[in-house]
This record gives sequence, structure tokens and C-alpha cells, in this order.
Amino acid sequence: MTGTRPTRRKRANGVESRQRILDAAVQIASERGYEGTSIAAVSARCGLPASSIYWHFKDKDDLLAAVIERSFETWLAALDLPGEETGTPLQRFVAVGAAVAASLVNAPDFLRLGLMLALERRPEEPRGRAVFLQVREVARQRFIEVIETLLPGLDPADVRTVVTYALAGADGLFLQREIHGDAVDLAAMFELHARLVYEAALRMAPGASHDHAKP
Amino acid sequence: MTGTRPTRRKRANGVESRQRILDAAVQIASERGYEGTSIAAVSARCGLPASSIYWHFKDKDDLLAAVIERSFETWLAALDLPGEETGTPLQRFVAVGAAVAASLVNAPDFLRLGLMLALERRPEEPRGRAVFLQVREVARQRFIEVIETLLPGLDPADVRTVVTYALAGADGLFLQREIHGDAVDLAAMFELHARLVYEAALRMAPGASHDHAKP
Amino acid sequence: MTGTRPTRRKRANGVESRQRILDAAVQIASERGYEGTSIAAVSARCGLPASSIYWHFKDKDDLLAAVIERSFETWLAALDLPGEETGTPLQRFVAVGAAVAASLVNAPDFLRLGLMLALERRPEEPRGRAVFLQVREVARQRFIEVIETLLPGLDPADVRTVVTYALAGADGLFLQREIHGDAVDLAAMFELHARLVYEAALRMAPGASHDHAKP
Amino acid sequence: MTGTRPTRRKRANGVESRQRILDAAVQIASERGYEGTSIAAVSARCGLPASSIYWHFKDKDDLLAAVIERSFETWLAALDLPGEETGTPLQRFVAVGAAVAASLVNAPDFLRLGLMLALERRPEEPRGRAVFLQVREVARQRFIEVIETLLPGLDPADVRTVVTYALAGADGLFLQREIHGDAVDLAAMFELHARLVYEAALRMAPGASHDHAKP
DNA sequence: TATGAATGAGACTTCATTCAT
DNA sequence: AATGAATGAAGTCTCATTCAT
Repeated sequence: MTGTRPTRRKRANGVESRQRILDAAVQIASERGYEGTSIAAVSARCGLPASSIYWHFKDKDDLLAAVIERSFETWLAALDLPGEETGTPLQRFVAVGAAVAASLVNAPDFLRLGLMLALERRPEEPRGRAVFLQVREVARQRFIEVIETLLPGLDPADVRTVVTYALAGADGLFLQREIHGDAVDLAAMFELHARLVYEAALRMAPGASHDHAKP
Repeated sequence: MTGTRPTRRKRANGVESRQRILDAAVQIASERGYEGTSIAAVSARCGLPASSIYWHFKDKDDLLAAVIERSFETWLAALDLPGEETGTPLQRFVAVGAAVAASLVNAPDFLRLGLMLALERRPEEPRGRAVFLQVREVARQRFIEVIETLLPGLDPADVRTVVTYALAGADGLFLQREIHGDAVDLAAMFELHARLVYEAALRMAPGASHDHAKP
Repeated sequence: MTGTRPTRRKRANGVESRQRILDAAVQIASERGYEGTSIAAVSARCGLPASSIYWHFKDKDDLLAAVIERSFETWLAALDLPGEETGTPLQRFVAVGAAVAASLVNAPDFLRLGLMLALERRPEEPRGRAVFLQVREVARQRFIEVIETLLPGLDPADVRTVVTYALAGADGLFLQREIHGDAVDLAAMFELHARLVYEAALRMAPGASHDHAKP
Repeated sequence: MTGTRPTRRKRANGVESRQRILDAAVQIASERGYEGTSIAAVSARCGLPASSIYWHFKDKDDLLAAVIERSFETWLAALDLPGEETGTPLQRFVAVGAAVAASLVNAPDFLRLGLMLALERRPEEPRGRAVFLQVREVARQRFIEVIETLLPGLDPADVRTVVTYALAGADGLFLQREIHGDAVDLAAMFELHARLVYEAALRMAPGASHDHAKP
């Protein structure tokens, strides 16, 4: 009873433990997928007993959903979208692509985990999968709005096509980088991707001159 | 009905049993991924006891590598590439895209399983992952040759860029369809992809008019 | 009967459970050897589920090493070596033999298990085997010191010979009793052994009359 | 139909296969004991399929009994007992010890396997254990006769004591060598053993001068 | 806020053995 | 004289989870 602060030993308890568990779980889930992530492995990596994990999370499914959620927040924080509307539409398009590319290099867990979950088709869908798909759907809607703003008058079906193609390219380039590592220059690839998508959208817009379409 | 006793069960038949096991394993692995594929589940689906699976395959890893191998062969058989050189280069390019799209709709197991494995990063890599990456590398090399033939004089770095972008798009579009199902018209998306890739390659080639490149 | 509820089962008690497991394992290992000791059999005999055994021991090898360790301690506790230096050297020698004989009758597990393990030559040596050999080497060294004290001036090579012969006799007599049961009077045999070893050592010592050595 | 010998391909069939199986089984049983000797391991080491082993042997127990039997014969063939009665009784005694020592160095399988089996106490005794104990009992009886011939008039109880001690020493010294390898000079140890046993027997005989027995 | 201990279910794999050829 | 294939039982061990403290 010498100092002023009353019994505050071991510092930050609950919150810090929760973070340690999530940190461990992200790593292991990234390595081994949903089924491959065992509570015992998470426990071993974070140093807390398995029963403590169940104090913080209802069950394994809950833990992995939390992992997805937190990795989404981390990714969102890493996503530094260009602020004001400067430059030509194409330039802004390319800048968005650059921001996404950078975020995927710096915070790849969200997409990696999400795609892993998305590829599986098990009868009882993990909650984490639903979280990923829902978050992704939000992003998709927002992107649709962007395109609609950029190219008003574009047919809704064409908007969906462009957005689907844009997202597919992003996923695919990310995969490429996951597979081949630094051999893939994600920034350069995303710039190319942004240009191609932009042009494709432009050409679909009413009044566009289809000069390249066919020779 | 003298000579046709209807498939007397239990009559040892190695080849057929192996197929039955692989059939069951492809289905389950497609649903649940590598770890999620339990020998018991495969045994239940194919009707052979678990111990019989070990007569045909050394262990689970060996089984799943065989699954990848066979699903690759199945996919290759489903891939009906356009034969002779008819039409313009762009038309041929688009035709290849159409063939790939169709093969991925009809025989999606190879890419689905492969991408699942490719996304994982476990310390001791499953053999199936290595098989997938190796097969994919072969395809990549062949595609590089195609591009080089089509556009001689293209800078090697540009060839790699184009090929990476082409594969990324294929993977990404496939993913999109896996996630959203029939809402994605793979044929249409692949035609768009083929056109964009072709144009991009064309524009990189020496002597092309770089009118869109930078403002 | 208010304060004595009779050993409420299921009340987690690590120490006691560990003992129960070891008790069961010693019995079964004594009957059936290393490979013959199945976790299921231990589980059945101690009443704890197999998975609980793995809470207390890393794996089967770890369990059997612990069995060896504990049976050594049990044997050591049963080994009531004569305390002070009373009587002639021969008498003291014989008294040690008697103590060892008694300990082997009362606590035979250590040597039985140890010899079982020692006889095997498997490529990856069980840890229990190493524990046995190491403990035995300590005993051997201590016995060497005893001989050196008793018969100073004895050639080191002769000391080793005497000690090897003494241990061999102990092992062999124990084996004889394991095989023929009570038909072997271990006490009498160890007395004979003690006398013979003592005489042999005496005769090797410098200054002894080598009348029998060689004709 | 060109040569004289009619279809004799692959040479020596049944007999040779049986030998190959036994050769493999001796090795594996020496390494891993009774339970540790799996049919699959024997099959792998001898190159014949497991089902072929069952053509030659009724079951695993039968195989291991045959292993014991054959290793006994091998040992007996290696045991080159001194022929005629030359030299003093002690010299003959020592010569027998030397022959036994040599046989155990050259053909150790029989005793190694036998002692492994003898130490176990499983409810349903393996047939190999019975074979070993029976063969050993024959040897014991023959040794009793030798002692009775050598020292007529020796009390039957003393004869049994001497024989038990002699066998125990042999077993123990063999064990020592199994454990410590070439560090144990089995020939020298057996000579010492022979001398000590001989003297002990001599001293028990009626009319002997008990000068060392008790102080 | 945690955790030591326990537990049934189920994972992968090997076992000894049989059977039809 | 042999063997490819099959099989139920059993092996070791891990799983997700719970519970009393």
C-alpha cells in the first residue's frame, strides 16, 4: 500500500488478452484455414489456456467471426482512399486502385481469410463467411454508386458488369501475389487494372466512340 | 439372367474402387477444403471402409494430391480449345477465353480445390498444393508462348505482365462465380476479359499508338 | 455424515489422477511391455478417459518414461541399504546383497520394465529406455566407488570387471525369479552371489594369493 | 521348350520365401519385441505381401514361434561344445563357458528374443514364449546332469542352486553385452563366471574344505 | 478475469486377418 | 505357391467444449 495506484498488477487484463487471442488466431487461420484452426493451436501461440479463449469467445465459430471482423477493420484502417476530387476521372480511378493495392499489401489478412472462407461450401456456413460476404457486399454497393456517379446514364446491367469485373480483377491480382509473392508488383498491376476498367466503362457509356472494339 | 449377375459387390476391383474413392473425395474436398476432408466422410460417401482407402492411398495427403491430379485431368479434358487458326487474332483470343470459361463452368473442381490449397500457408505444404502450383506454372508458360507468338516483339516484362493479368482475371472471375453463383455470366465476363487483355497487350506492343496511355 | 462426503468423483484433482494413471500404466506395462501397453487399456484400468491421460502426459512415450521414473523411485524407497559400517567387509557386502534382493522382491517393476526396454533395439529409442540406462549408469558408478573404497589398489580394469559381473549376476538372478517365480530363493542366491563376487575381487587385489587363478 | 530343365523360373520358391520371411521377422522382433512386430513391417522388410506370410504361417503367433525355433537352431549350430574329455574338470568347465560365450556373440537372437518374451506376463501367453522356456528347460536338465557327473554326491538342492546361478550369470552377462555392446568382453566374463561357479560347486561338495565359506 | 482438469466424439492410421483369384 | 484387395477392430492422439474453482 505504498504507491497511489491501487492493485493494478499485470496491467490491462481482459482487453489485452482478447487482442492476444485474436492476434494468434489471425496467424493460424491464415496458415491453415477454418477447419485447420484449432483452439489448442491458438492457445499455444497466444500463451493463454484454451479455457480462457472460451471466456472471451462463445465458441470457435465466434472466434473466427471476430477474427474476420477485426481483420476487416484493420484493412479498412489501412485503406487510405484519396480524399478530395482532384484530377481527371481516370486519375481518380487510378488513385483508388493504388490505395486498394497498398492496403492489400499492408493488411492482406482480411481478403486472404475471406477468400478462404468464401471458397468453401459447407452445409452449416461459418459465421465468418457470412460476415465476409456481407462486408464485401457493402463495398460492392458503394463501388456501384461511384461508377454511377462517374458515368451517369450507364446501363445498370453494364454497371454491374463493370463492378464485377473490377472486383474480380482485384481478387485475382491479390491471389496472384499470394501465390507468387513479391514477384508480383501489385501497384503496377492495379494501375493497369484501373485503366482497363475505366476504359471499358467509358466505352459502354452512351455516346462513346467504339474505336478499339473491332478492327 | 444367367451371365449378368448385377455387379457382385465385394469382388475385389482395384481400379474401380480407386475411382469411387476419388469421386467421393473430390466432392467432399470441394465442400470443405483440405482439413475439412475427413477420411471417415470419404469412406461414408464411397461405401468402402476407411482402411480400404489406405490400401489405395498412402495417407490423406496422398489422397488429396491424387484428387488434385485427377481433377486437373478432368478439367483438361473439358477444355476444348479452338483448333485451327481461323479469324482475326482478337477473335481467336476471345475464342480461347470462351473455351476456358466453359471448362470452368463444367469442371470447376480443379480450380476451386487448387485455389483453396493455394491460399493456405501451412508450414508443411500439402503435396496437393505443390501439384496445383506446378500444373498452373506449366499453363502459365504455355500462355506466355502464345502471347509471344501473337505479338512478337513485345517486351518480355510486358508479356509477363499481360499473362499475370490474364490469369488473375480468370481466377477472379471464377471466384466471383463461386461466390455469387449463376448471377455471374462467366461467358460474358470472359469475353470482356479477353478483349481487354488483348487491347492492353496490343497497346504495349512496339509501334502501337499510345493514345490512351497518359493524358 | 455431514463433513465426509465420500470422495466426490469428478472433482478435478490433478495430482491424484496422475497417480491413478501411473498406477494403471505400471501394471499393464509390466504385463505387456512397451508396445503392448495401450492407452485404451490404461484408461480402462484407471477409470479416466483416454483423453484425460493426454492432459497429464504428452504422449505414450512420455507416459512410459514417467512410469520408469516412478518405478525407480519406488524401488529406491524399497531399497533399505545397511546404514553404518558394522561387521567384516564380507558381512557388509552380503548385507548389501540381501538389501538388493529384498528390494527386487518387493519392488520388481523397475528392473522388469527396464530390462524389457533395454532388450529392445528400436531405431527411435523410447525415452523410458534412456531413463533406465541413465539411472542404471549412476548406480553402476556408485558401486564402482564402493568397490574402490573396499579394495583400494585394485586395478581400474579389474574394478570394472567385478562391477559388471556383480550387476550381471543381479540381473540374471532377477530374471531367473521372474521366470520361475518363488521356486527361486532370491535371498539365498544373492548371498551366494555376494560371497563369490567378494572373493573374486579379493583375489584380484594386489597381495592376494592367486592359488586358483591359473593352473 | 529349348533347354532341358522344365519351367523352373524364379528358382527355389516355397522354401526360399519362408526363409526370407523368417529373416525379416527375426530382425524386426529383435528390434521391437512381440507386440511391436507387425506383419506389415515383416512384409515390407522381406518384400513379400502380407498375405503371402499367411500362406507360410497360420498367424502372427505361429510366425513368432517359428522365429524362436529357428533362432534356437541357429544358436545350437553356433554352439561348438568341446568334444572329448580333455584336461582337468575346471578346464573343461571353462571350455564350456567359452563355447557358450562365443555362441552368444555369434548368434544372439535366440536369447535376446527369448528373454524379451520371458519377461512379459500377458494373459494369453505367446507360443514363442512356451517354446523358449521349454528349450531352456531342456538345457537346464542337461546341465544338471553335467554337474552331477562332475561332482557326484552333491546334494540335489545344491545342484539346483549351482545350475540356477550358472544360468543366471549367463543371462546377466548376455544382457550386459546387449546393453553396453563391445565394451563388455564376453569371453573374459564367461571365463570368470565358469571359475567362480566351479569353485562354488566344489566347495558345496561333501569333503570339501570350507576355508572361505565363513570366517 | 481466468484456468486446471476433465471428457466424449472423432481425427488419422495401422492392425491382424481373410478371401477370391 | 502366391497376391491384390478388402475389412472390422483397435491403435494413438486431437478436437471443441465444459465445469468447478
